[in-house]
Amino acid sequence: MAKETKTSILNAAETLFAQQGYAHTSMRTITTYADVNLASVNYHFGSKKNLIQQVLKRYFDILMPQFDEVLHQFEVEKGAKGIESLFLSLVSPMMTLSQVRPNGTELFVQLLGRGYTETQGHLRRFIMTSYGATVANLIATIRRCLPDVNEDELFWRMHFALGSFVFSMASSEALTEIAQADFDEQVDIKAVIMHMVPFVSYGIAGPK
Amino acid sequence: MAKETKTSILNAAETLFAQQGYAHTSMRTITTYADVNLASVNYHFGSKKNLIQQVLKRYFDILMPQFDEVLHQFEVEKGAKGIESLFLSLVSPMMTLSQVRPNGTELFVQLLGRGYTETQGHLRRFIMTSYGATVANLIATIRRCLPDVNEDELFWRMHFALGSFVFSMASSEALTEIAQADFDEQVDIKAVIMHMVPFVSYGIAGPK
DNA sequence: GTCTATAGATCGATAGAC
DNA sequence: GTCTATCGATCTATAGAC
Repeated sequence: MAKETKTSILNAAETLFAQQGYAHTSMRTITTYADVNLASVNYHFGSKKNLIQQVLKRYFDILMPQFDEVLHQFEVEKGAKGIESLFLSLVSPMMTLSQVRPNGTELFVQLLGRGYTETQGHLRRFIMTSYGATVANLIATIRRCLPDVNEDELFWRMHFALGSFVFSMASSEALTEIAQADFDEQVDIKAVIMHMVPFVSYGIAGPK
Repeated sequence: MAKETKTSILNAAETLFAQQGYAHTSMRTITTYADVNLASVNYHFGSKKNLIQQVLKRYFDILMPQFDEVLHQFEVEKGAKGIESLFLSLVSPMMTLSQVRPNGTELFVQLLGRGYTETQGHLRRFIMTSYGATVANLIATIRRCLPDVNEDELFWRMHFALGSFVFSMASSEALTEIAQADFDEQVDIKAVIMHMVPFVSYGIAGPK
């Protein structure tokens, strides 16, 4: 059946992409893992590049409307606390991704982290063309929390925060292993995010 | 001549690796760019994986002794200001890499950023086995600046900071282009680092 | 829609002459 | 140490039978 094959491919692809990266995951590995024929990927998705986008689209289409809703409801509070409050309110939408797929949140952020450094700007363009309005909305809200920070300074800080996010997520498997071994801490993806929110909040807000 | 060929390969490889990533840069591209024979890479370096390590080793061997010296001389000051002062004192050693090679600092940090997410832990292991003492020294110094932060909390914050660093550097070309176009700001690698130091300092130090 | 079979390209690595 | 030639593996993508 068409639907099931397509879904099997998406499920297999996202798992393998998150684990090994995009370049190192071949169509053969995906179709073997999904237990479907090699040719079906190109039949259903046209190309590997398009498959990568479709894998991420499944998540973005659930996440971005929720982000829009959160941003619409958000009451601006100035300073580091306001930023922290804003980011905390984005955590719940992130967590809903695990209802769509087991470990969905973790898979999504890993895919995002890999995509940003591996796909040579393709992912960045895809996000900005498909979900640019939500991104702009988020940036505007952050600006409202930090009206005293120059526009260009804020540009840099937001990219540093994005770096913390995608890198931590791309490396989250290694990081959680170390944390669990060294600190005997129960670590899941939410714990990592909750550690990260204060870090990026105080980094973005800067000296007080 | 042996020496020149080897150096040509290293120079070509680091440029291409930084631009396109490790996986997407083939031996053929490297040898064509370096204007040497295809077989010479394997003659001089044995394998592509070893070539990647040697490219980074050239930089680490210059950088790490300077880090050791800086850490030895550093006078601990507590809080965010101490962290900021520590990181600022590491900037000069970073800048010396541009004396070794044109744009050396930029190339090195891009290679580092790419290596951390692309090489599936190989680079991380190489760094820790070859330069683990310096890394441990750096971590211990940061701990002395922030004695009140839990060990596991500091573990997380340092990795978030590392994420800001390697991601920003891996994306530095795109970021500097945007910054130059949008804010008419003269941007070089040092400017990016100087923007980043406060961000990671206040992120690591946390709320006061 | 699903399959087999294979085209067509590219890769890292090496053998062997010079 | 440098070259040509090539091996063997792997890849994405597609043609064509069912």
